[in-house]
Amino acid sequence: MRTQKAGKANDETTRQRVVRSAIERFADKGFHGTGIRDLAEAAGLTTSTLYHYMANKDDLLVEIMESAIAPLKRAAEQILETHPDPAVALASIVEHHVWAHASDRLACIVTDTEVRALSGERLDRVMALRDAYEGVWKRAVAAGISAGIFHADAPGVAARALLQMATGVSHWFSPSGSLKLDELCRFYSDGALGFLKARKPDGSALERADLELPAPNHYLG
Amino acid sequence: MRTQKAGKANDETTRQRVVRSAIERFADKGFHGTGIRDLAEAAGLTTSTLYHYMANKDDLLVEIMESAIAPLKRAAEQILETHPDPAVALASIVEHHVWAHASDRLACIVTDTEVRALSGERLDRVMALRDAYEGVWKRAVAAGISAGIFHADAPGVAARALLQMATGVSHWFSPSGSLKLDELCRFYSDGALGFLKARKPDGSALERADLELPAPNHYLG
DNA sequence: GTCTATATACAGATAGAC
DNA sequence: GTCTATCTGTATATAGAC
Repeated sequence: MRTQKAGKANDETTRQRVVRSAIERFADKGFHGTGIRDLAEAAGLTTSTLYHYMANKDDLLVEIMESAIAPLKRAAEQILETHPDPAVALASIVEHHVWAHASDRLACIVTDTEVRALSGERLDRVMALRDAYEGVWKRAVAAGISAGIFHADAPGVAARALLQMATGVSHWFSPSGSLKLDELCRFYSDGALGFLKARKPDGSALERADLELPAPNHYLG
Repeated sequence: MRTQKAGKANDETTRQRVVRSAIERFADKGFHGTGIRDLAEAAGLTTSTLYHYMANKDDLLVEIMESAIAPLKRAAEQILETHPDPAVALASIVEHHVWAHASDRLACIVTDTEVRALSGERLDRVMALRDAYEGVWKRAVAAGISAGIFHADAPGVAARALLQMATGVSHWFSPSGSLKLDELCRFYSDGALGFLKARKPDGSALERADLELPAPNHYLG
């Protein structure tokens, strides 16, 4: 049996297999709906051996969530710093989010739905990360309103509405659906500009097609 | 002790207390995160007595979900039948949904997040109801596109995006927030029209302020 | 690093007295 | 309609041999 010896680059370590199969079960049946025996079976281990690869079930969940949110936050911050045009920045943040939530669906479902399974210091850490990411969205919307490009009475509410809309992609996206992934990203960023009533200086609607954006998967953490 | 004898109209029966406190616990800790003993304690009963008021935990969850979705579906269908203008119909459906999800937050959270706790015939029933409700949203969006009022490449995706956006309200709304409930409803319906690029015959943007809508709580099941 | 065996607590649900 | 007492299964986690 291989353990951690060098292998081909796409070989999965036991540790990675534990995390990946846990994501699948948590996404399907929920954190509390998945037992230690389920996790062990899914990873092809006994429960005792499973505990060699994780401290406990709670910490495994926290790691899954932090691994999902932290790269999103880093990318969004980088986008906001890089692009002075608020419309470009917001559209790019939306597209990156949609791209990530369609590409890594199950981890995003777990992250989005199992926060309430945590408590104490674990909950605090995940919430802080989540709030920080939401804060980037709010700053992006607020910047567009300050610049007179977006028009919305409640920037915080608008940011949350768009974030929740884009997060929902993880619950239904399929590569075999009517929209390809890059089309889906454009659809959501264009819709977000519409939601925010983005306008050009002449007052006409500013659309996604008017913008030059980096590829949605350009900002990989 | 009162049981089912007549009392003042706002007296809560034991049965209603069981359902209400179950909604609170399920919304807070999740279905699998809430034990029978938690439910009994929350309702001020022993576990045995709790079983006098419900068949089992699964059926209690199904009842909570059906009680939340069925009125939404009925209202949306009635709105769609009543209003020939697709912009009015869609905006009204959005406002009713937001109003319900802000007014009855906890039941909507449970309904939105615990579908995966069900299986078999229970899952089938709830999914059928949910799909039927989503279908009304899709028909509303499609009607607007056919009429040349909305402009979106993927009506099904747009409907789901708007539905998920509006559903998110249940996760954060507070009556003490920056927007009052009726303002929130208008904010979301206006945003939805923007997302769908609603246009007047002259090509200018069609906004919520251009429409005459019934009150968001007009369609009560 | 993997196993068998097990500790301890709690899950959902019921029996049967009053 | 409410209770005490309890059944049976499963939960998370660990001990200690190999």
